[in-house]
Amino acid sequence: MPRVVVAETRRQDVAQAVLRIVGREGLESASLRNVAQEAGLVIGSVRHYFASHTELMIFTMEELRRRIDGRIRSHAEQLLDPDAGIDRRARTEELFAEFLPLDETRREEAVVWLAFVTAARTRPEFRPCARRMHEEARELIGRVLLEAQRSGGIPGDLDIALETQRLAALLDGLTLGGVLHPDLMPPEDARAILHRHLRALAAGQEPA
Amino acid sequence: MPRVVVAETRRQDVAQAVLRIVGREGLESASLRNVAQEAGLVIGSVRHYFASHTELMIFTMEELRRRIDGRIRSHAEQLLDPDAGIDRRARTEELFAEFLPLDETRREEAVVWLAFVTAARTRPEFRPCARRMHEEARELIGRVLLEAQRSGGIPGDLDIALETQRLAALLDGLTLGGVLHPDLMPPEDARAILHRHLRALAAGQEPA
DNA sequence: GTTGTTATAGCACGGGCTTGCTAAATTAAT
DNA sequence: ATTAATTTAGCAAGCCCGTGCTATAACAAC
Repeated sequence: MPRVVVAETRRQDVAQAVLRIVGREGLESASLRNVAQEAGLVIGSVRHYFASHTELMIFTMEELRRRIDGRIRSHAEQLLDPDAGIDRRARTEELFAEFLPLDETRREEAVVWLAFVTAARTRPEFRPCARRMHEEARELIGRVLLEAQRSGGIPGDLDIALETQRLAALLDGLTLGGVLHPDLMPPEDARAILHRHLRALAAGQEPA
Repeated sequence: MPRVVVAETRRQDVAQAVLRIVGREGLESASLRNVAQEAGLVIGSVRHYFASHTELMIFTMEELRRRIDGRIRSHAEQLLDPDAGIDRRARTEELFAEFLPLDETRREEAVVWLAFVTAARTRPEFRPCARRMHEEARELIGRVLLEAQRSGGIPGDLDIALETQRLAALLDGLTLGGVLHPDLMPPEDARAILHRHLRALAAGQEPA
């Protein structure tokens, strides 16, 4: 009886509209009105797919998380699963580079990511997703570093837990710079800094 | 003829109220109504000292910048001006630690700082101040690293411009973590990571 | 005390927001 | 063609917002 049900696709379309608005004008502009207009719908239609504004925002944030996670995890499987090729170093750097806003796609994601995670500080409904992104990123970084240590890519006496936090913080800081001051932190610079950091890790020095 | 004029003090009181609200509930809660109540005034009074809501927010952001800048610069003069004592290493670390949310005061400042600088991306009126904070921080960090290199604290073959950006990004990332996930990035951890980074810098390795 | 400036108080307007609601249009199955 | 569900459309209520006003209170100089 019903019309062809493409509900989940519809929801993703609306979430996509939210992401565009947040990237362009910020979270505070993502009202139901603006979102509906951006998606080419009316408020009522949007509300038919999302019970409330809050639910829409949470869904959108989860959609963003899934997108980023998928992009990064495809790199990770490639690097961690097989015995991997010879250029582990280069591929490891590529993996970490996925966290940085080096092209337009990643930049837009980074912009919206920053908007959501900072909003999570005062909006409890965003906290679970924000926390999950934070933890999953660190867990992945930690796994890669541990694997690098096991395979001799970095010295065995390094404190992996600490180095994980240090690298994760560096990536966050580079992302922040790329998002807020793109002219002072262009992609090439971010890349060079990441490259330098990984070289320093590989060279290693006494941990204490 | 006028009542005793304490206008500038009054303005700072109101700005202080804004800072409290932003720290507690976020930028979006800093409406004239809420600010007036927090400051124990009426809307009309607040508007008597600030022509518009925008002017109030800009003044508050500048006030925050002055506060952070003063705190950090007092450390800097102590370290850069005289020939300085023997423990340059420790004092340098102390200086950089001023950027991190290691105690309640610095944490509150960091929270509000993050709110303002991220808002600056979509609010042009905040950009000048945000940019100034960013540039002044990097300039100071660069000066300290250069001085450390000159005095032999860190190897002479390091690329100071690059290391400045790397350290600045690390500090930003640690601050972000401390603000958004204080339980996963407690002050001790942030300190330890900073310590580790500076040790690594001092040990140095080939720059390429 | 009178005067003139500053400070406080508060009302009213216009606008944007979310949400609850009803009514119409659309469409697949019967 | 009829039916019944989904989808779209849109109105009205209630809230908070910034701003433009006017009126009152406080106080230093004369």
